[in-house]
Amino acid sequence: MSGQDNVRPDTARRVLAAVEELGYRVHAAAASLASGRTRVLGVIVVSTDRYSSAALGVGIQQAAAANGYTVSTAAVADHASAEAFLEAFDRLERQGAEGIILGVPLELESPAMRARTERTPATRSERTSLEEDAPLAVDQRAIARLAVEHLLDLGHKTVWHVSGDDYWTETQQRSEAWEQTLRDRGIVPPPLIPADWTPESGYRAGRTIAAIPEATAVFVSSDEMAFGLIRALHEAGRSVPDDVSVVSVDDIALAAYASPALTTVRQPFEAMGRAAALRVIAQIEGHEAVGEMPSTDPQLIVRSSTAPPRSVS
Amino acid sequence: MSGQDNVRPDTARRVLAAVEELGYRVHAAAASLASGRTRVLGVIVVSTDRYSSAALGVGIQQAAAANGYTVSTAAVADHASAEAFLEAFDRLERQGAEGIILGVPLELESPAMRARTERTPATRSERTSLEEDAPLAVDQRAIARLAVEHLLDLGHKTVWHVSGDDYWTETQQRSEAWEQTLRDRGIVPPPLIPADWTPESGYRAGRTIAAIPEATAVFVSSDEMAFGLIRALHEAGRSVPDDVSVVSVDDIALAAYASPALTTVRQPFEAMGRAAALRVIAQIEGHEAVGEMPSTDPQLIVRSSTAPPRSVS
DNA sequence: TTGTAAGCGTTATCAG
DNA sequence: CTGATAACGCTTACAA
Repeated sequence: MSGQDNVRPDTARRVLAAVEELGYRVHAAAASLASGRTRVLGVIVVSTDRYSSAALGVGIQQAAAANGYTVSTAAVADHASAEAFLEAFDRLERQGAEGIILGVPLELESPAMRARTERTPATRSERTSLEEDAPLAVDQRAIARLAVEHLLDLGHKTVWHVSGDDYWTETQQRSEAWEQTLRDRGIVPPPLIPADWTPESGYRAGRTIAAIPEATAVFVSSDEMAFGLIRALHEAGRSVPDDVSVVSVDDIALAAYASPALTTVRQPFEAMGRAAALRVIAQIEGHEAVGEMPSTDPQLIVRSSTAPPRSVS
Repeated sequence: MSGQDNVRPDTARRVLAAVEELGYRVHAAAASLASGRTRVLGVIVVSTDRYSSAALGVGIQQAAAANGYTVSTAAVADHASAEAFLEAFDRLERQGAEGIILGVPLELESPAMRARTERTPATRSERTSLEEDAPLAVDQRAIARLAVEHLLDLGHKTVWHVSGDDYWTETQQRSEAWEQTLRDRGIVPPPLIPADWTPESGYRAGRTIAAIPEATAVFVSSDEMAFGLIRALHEAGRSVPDDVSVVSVDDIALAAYASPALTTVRQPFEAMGRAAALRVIAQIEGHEAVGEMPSTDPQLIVRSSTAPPRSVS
């Protein structure tokens, strides 16, 4: 049954026939008790219905299935404490997960995490900084740079920034890169406008922006927020992109159907999920890589929410 | 350790101290081999990044965690065959799932499924017809009725329908109810316009509708499609809701931020997920219900994409 | 209240 | 190539 070849064909046939006849099925718990392997991948996610989590999940599932792994998910509340994450980690470990993918902003470098990752491999799925986990992560700084430079190249004098939830590490990384990119061009960054990923928070940020006549270009940290932001701008009588250009991040399925269609920096969530899963699997099995690693480079998608500023056009 | 009370306090303390000191943790596989229980819930989902799946998932996780269950997910490709679903079911069973939630249009009544559900309880998570699984499912017919009647009550002469993917059972149920509701008011239903849940398909349907001057009211089977549809209408120079009213289904997070904000029939996905999980858990544990059952009634949310027809207003 | 022992259903090793 | 047997780490029933 395990597919070894030191069995007489006839015997194998007889065994398989018996399996069929008796409806025999291996008992996973017994098998993993005996073999010491579970082939279970754990995933920690924050309890959210955001597009990014869902898309990430399909990538993870895909890679897991392709390699004979099964995935077990533990959800923690949004904004949960580090302790809650560690607890989820322990739950997953106890349940037999051989490797764990963190879809949450859990610092891999803390002592508590270090202790854990020594016995069971773990990786940040998305939004990992380049330093933390070399060449497979999505470079959040590149995302911000792509967005800001697109706007600047269009002729805008400066770029405002609506950031995501502070809780997430990529928020800070993008903010820093936004600031840096502006400074590199000799521009003093305007004050940052904080938000929290939700369309509602984007809407609120939009009202703030609308009250600033000189704001002509905005870099918003997610498409979801961009929807809210644009709505607020329209309500204030400011046209997008004629009065203000906006570029966001993610390229969710609906981005192309916003009014106007969003110019956005695509994050390849599925590929990121696949890459994360392949990475832990490689660690579990102790080799370098499984299959080919999907590319996770962010990409600027230019649509209709950006244009040169009025004065220039 | 199992929390029984027939132990001298002092002994318990000593045991717990040892647990702590040695870093002892129960081995789940060994435990479930011995006890015959895994406390694992299986979920079969189609591999998609749609909002509904994600939201459903958070509900399932919530109820599972609250009852000490862990969830294991198996993804199947969208439009997969019934065999693929059955295979996923088997995979989950083999892995020890004590109950399975189907987030897919798998007929529970087929002989193959019957054979399986006899040994491990299963339930359709979402989109279940009332007949199949009495009072906890979402009544797809009520959804269609709510939408169509709202439009008719506004004064529209008839209502066109853009349906979801045929693959899903709720598609047919909604189409039937749309048709029935019209007939009940003595209206002959116009031809149905088929689509497949994606914004793209909604866009295509929108072009079709735009070419029909007498169409003033549309019932679209998902918010995602409504985004595409409205975009197409606008491109054709038809205003929403002035020229055509549209009501959709789901009330996704972005529905309120569409232009115009969508009038939609809300499906309480999280509650549905919670209800589904509670249902299987109840079956597993052999009692009637665990905790209070969340209500899963659909609800019409009136926003700005509907209005009386021009001729009437 | 505590200690003991018999499984649970596999895998893996080893002698034939 | 085949068959027998000892773990794997826990739960549970029962004896003390």
